[in-house]
Amino acid sequence: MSKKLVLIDGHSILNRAFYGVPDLTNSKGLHTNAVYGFLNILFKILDEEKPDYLAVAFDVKAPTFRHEMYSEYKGTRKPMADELREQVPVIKDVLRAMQVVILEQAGLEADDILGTLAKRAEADGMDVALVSGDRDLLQIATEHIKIRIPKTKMGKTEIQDYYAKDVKEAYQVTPVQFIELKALMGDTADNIPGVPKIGEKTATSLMVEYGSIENIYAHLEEISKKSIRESLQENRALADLSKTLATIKTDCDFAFEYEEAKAEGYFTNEAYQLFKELEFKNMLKYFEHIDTQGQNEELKKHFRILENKQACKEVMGKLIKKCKEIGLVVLSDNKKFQGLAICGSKEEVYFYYQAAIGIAENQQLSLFDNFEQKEDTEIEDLIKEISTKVSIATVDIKKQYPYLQDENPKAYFDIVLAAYLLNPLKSDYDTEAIALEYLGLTIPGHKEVFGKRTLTEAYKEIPKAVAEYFMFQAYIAFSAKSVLEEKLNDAGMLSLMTEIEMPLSYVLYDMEKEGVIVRREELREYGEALTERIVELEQSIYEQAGESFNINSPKQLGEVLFEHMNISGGKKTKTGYSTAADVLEKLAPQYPIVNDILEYRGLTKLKSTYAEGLANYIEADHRIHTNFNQTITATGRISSTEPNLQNIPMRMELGRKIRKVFVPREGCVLMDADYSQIELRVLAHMSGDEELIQAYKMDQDIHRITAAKVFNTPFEQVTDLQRRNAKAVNFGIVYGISSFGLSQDLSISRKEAAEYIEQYFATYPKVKEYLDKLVSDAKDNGYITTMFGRRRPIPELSSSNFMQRSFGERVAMNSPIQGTAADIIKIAMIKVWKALKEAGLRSKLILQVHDELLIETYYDEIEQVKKILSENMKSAAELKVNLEVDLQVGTNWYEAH
DNA sequence: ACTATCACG
DNA sequence: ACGTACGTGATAGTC
Repeated sequence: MSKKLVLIDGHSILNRAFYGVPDLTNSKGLHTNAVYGFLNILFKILDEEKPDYLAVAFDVKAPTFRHEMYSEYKGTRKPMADELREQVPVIKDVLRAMQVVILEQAGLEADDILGTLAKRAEADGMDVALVSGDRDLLQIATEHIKIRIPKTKMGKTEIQDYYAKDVKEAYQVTPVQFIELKALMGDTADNIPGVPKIGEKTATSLMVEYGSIENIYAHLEEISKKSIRESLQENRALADLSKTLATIKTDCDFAFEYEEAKAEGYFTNEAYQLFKELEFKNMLKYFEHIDTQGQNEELKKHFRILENKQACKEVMGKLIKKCKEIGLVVLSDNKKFQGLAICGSKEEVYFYYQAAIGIAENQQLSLFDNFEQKEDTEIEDLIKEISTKVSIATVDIKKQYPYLQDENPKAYFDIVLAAYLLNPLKSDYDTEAIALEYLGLTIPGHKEVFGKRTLTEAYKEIPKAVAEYFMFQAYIAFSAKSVLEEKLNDAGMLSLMTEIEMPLSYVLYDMEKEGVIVRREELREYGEALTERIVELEQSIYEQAGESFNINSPKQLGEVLFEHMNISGGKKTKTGYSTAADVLEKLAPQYPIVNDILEYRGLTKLKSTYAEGLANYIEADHRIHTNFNQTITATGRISSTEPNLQNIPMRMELGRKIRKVFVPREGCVLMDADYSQIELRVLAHMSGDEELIQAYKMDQDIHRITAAKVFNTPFEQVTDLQRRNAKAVNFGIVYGISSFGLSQDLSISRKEAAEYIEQYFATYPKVKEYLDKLVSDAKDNGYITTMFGRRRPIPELSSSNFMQRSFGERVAMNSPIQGTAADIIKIAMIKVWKALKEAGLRSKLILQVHDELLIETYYDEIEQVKKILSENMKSAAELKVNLEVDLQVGTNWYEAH
């Protein structure tokens, strides 16, 4: 079989990757998307081609200055974006580290190098795959030279392949004719002038007809279209020049040794280090065979599986005595203790699995005996003991609390929470990622060890890899703690960690455990009432449309409305027509069907997401135990999942009624406490704007006051419309105002919106100053901070893309406000929780909805709880304005809020 | 797995 | 000129 050479057009592939892969940065702020995309394409090609030789060609000068000797034809190619430019040396470093030959030579273009080597290899009897994002290379294609053009879109890379015959098929001309085709039509990006008046269509038909430029000129008189004929006649010189420019050289004097370009040995230690720096996590799998393994083997020398309970007891006894701090991870299945991994020092890492032994023993017992079996809690008791005497570093502490001795904020440290504070933009904080980022270690990941299986599956005999997985967890928790603490301290976030996030984690755990009662039967009735009306609407909609279709499908709905029924509404999205509520609402007055659709949408949403969705989460205790997530949001808020209890309907009456099924336990009421406009108050404080502070001191409707000031109207005479507009501006300010956004919200012109904003800033001048400073500080630092030191990086601010940068600016204005409000309510939650406990009350905090707390309150504790909530929430932060809290009680959530 | 839509603050 | 409000999560449909 003939040998195979793969050649890659470096700049062009890097360029393709840059525009095809969404912006990526590593934690140092280096843009990495183009390098990442390049490597993805490279690996895909290597996998498909399995070449014998590989080389990558680069232009020595940036391609912008191509053909500079013909400088009268000014380049129209845009200058390279900074984010791309900075990645050029990086990809070269990566390739060098991977021992891939880089071809570049002053005075030679990459195209010419590629063309020359491709032809040379073909002459040497090889097959060639030439990878480029640029169609220019198609002229090189032959039977043995394949041009491969990758397209990166939506994260997927598809590659189009062109042999000579494929070029003919796609463009109706041979590769050699392709040169002349391009010469005729020109290419502004490559500074090829072409013949005026001739575009792609004309050029193709001429080439198909006559076969070459020479022959076209030989038959000039046959060309019927006068303008074309004359243009050709007048521009012969231009045509010839264009041909010269369009021709890729295939006979350059360029030294190349195949043996130096052997396609092997990419995954070196240097490459590994570079990949780590670039944070290409999912590409590290290629390096498993190298030193990482050695490193882990070294660590594993100190790993020990404890074979029986006695051994476990001895080890734990020893560690309790000698250790100040340990790494600990408890394994549980369905809240049942299974085992543990514990790390007392870098030389003492242990694993014990009780469930396996339990199962082995149980097999000897009859089912009946099994019922009678008393629980063995010896090890669990020891864990509790150790947790009171030794500082504990762990992973995902909320899952560990059932086994730890109560809350103990000073002594517990969750590396996940620490990693979240250090960079809240990550999508997950698994131990592998933390080990890599903060310790430079590549440990086995969950996916590799467990595959698709869950770790809750009980094992008869624990696989060694699983035991090691957990020992790594404990080891990393132990070793990462000090590194993370130092980084938190450097960033001024250590007290945020110890005083807010760690204590809060226990409050959240307790709230989850408590849950909230949801009446299944009432929920079902609610759903049934909806169904009746839904069926009616369905019929009505089909009738008016004259056909039945799936109303829930935006695609089908768009077709029915805007094509079949010819309603003029225009397109919006790339996938078709927009049928979003704000689009439909504009059509509703004219078309009754649209009204029905809107109502149908609302009702089916309530039915599927709430009536049916919530019912699936009601547990045997009649309660829903939501999951409060502490490491999701970019701003520091918490989020709620499975189910989300932070988006239960409120704004519309029908939806709001769902809140009636959320009820307190026997002997209790629900007490609801919500901060009044906490974000605007935070803004007043942080901006220090005297007018806004003064407005809050008046203790009256803030939107009305703002309207009076902004529209220069006496307070009593403010119209509803003025108030509504002022309210929208207030919101807009918090979101990082833009005239466009405000105009959308209020359905007014952009100009009017801009005037409102201007007047608002004239009224509250320090607010404007403050917002400007937020943006400029964020641009200097690369991140914003909240009042309590919480950070959010904003990489978008350094983007050269207008849209992304504008987004970054709005984020810089919004995040300090939203984040500070989030900090405040977190502090309030901790204070309230402690106060309830210290007062010996049975009433329990059960939900948080960003600016609202819900407490299941015993009748005889109502007054005390009111006082605790009010005092602790108001005093959670000292601001230049008061923090006001609205308190209500009810026999269900609907009444309480 | 991704998109469109819509629920909340 | 560019095309947007900030922060989330669940569902259904589509590929």
